[in-house]
Amino acid sequence: MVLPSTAGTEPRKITINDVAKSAGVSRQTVSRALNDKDEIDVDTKQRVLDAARALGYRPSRFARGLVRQDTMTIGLVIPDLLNPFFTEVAAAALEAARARGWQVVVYDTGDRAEEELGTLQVISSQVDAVIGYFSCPESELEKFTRGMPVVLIGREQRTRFSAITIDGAEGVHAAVAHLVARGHTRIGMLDHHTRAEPSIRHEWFTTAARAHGVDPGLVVGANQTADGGGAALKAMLAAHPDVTAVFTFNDIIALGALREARRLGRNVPHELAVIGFDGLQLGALVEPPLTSVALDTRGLGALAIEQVARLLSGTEALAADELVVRAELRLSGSA
Amino acid sequence: MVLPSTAGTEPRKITINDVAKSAGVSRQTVSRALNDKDEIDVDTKQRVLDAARALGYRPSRFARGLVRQDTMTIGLVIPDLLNPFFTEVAAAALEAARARGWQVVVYDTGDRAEEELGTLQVISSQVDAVIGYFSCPESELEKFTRGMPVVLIGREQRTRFSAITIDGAEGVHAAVAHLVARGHTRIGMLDHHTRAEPSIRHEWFTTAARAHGVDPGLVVGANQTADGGGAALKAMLAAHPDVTAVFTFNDIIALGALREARRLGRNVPHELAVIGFDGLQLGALVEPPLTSVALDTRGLGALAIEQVARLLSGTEALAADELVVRAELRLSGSA
DNA sequence: TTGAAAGCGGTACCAG
DNA sequence: CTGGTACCGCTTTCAA
Repeated sequence: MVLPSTAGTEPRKITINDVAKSAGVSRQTVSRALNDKDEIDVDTKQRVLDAARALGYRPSRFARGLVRQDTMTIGLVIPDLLNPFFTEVAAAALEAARARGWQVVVYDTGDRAEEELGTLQVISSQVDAVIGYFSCPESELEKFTRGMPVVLIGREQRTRFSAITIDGAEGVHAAVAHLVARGHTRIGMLDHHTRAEPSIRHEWFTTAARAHGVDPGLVVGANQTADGGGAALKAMLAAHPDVTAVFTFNDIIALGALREARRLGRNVPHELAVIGFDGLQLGALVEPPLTSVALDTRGLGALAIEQVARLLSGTEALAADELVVRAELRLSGSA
Repeated sequence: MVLPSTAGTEPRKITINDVAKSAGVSRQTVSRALNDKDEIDVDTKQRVLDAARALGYRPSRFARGLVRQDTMTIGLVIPDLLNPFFTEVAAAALEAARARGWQVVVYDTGDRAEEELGTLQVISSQVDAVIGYFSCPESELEKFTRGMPVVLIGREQRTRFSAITIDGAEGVHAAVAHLVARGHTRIGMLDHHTRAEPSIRHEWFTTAARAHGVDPGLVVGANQTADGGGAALKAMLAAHPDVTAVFTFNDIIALGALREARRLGRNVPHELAVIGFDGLQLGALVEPPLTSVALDTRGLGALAIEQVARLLSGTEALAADELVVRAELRLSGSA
């Protein structure tokens, strides 16, 4: 929170008064010169501008913000900027925010709970609203956001906050249906295992599998990285050698599984079918291109900003059933 | 810049005075309660907190920032958040900034010059320093940053600003040497073609090729996307069917080329060797894994933040020759 | 423990 | 065209 002491060299902050004094005018005149007002003599203006430059003066954004209340800053909290899914969402949010002239401060929590709390602490006095993925308990969230608009993303539990939910039930059902139609009967799932509870994506899978008379019990946990996905596939095949298809928690895991399959010499999709979740652009780069239950990440980001706008303006906020992003099966080469 | 008018509903901003009145105390007491000072009666504190909550009060970050000058905000301007290279740099910068307790506002210019200017305009009154990729003329930069610390990244030309440069001469030399050692004599380059001038990476390639007695003239421009890389490879092979190896402007282009090679049925690396530039983590996901002239993106981000810190504190800034990130050949499967 | 007053660094609205 | 004055909303002395 506090700035590291800067070796005593700290050149006292130059204010508008210093410039005024140096140019021999009043601060209002300085203000006029700097803001390009026309009620000012050209020479005076030049003199002021010169003085300002000479002193290295820069107006305080706080003082300015205080008097002209026209800046909106949104905090975007994501667990991992290196995960393309979050990057895609962030890019969309940035774009939607820019369209409204808003700033976006990005916070990367590194998927660590402590960082989440630390971030929340800092953020609450830095932004006008928060959009984010949080795994911390709602009570903590509440504590730090004190009446600030908050839009959660991908939080499944019921919550007091606005939350954009992802509905993948149909998409996952379609994915399983597709696999079954291709003759697969032993379908595994590479779930994530970073959270305490089994994921809702896992529930969707279970439901879909049951609906198709497939054993839903072949589950292995995976870290949300490509390496994690590879390791999980290995574990899966070791535990259940008869598995011929896997559905994964997300595309990153799927890509890792794809790579591992290559290493193991299992042809995809013929000897092993892989279906991911998220629909990342990245999926198109590998061979075979990844089949995935795809999400509209752009829409997601835009929706979050839209809801923040409503919350902020007092306009009627979108209801929970309007804050849903549906995922749908996008067929490609890997299954 | 200006907030959209919000349907007249605009509930006048609640200030500390409102809370004070509502709780029947003075505003200093409110301040104490909210900032967890201990010189306050427990009951009073609770009463104030309740009142604040009831009114939905949130302190103005501007007013607070004005009086406690302890928040540093850095603007990070990048051309495309969806390009993993910039994401990696951004992630590193975010991390380094967080270590200092600084905020980072991310701006995505979409690689458009107009957006760059618009961003600069906005940014100048919103942040304390700027780190970024800019393609606009230095004069424009200067105009909008008025004495604010600026650290440029990847700008080759000489500049008045601090600039972190990328030195890939040796790395590219090593790449070409490697290809030549493998027997390649016809080596093409997929350069970018979004900028007016040929890239410095192209110059490195030319120099390295000449040094090895290889024709440096086989160049095709590519958009900085995977599709662009694919198209460029196609064009390259059409124009020069005898090319057996390509060096690309960056990894994204290389990945596209890799995919195109697969589509064309050309085995990599045996029938076509591919070497990228950047060393993205992403390169490890494809088959064969991408050989690349790799950059330390984390180091780059950290270096930028370090320089900003020095500029900001008046500590002696790093000289140009200390602001260099060297790229080196990282061998993998594609060449 | 609480309150009054003095800024923080600007901008806006008046006079002159 | 310029300067005086009154804030913006909050924190920090300093008294009470």
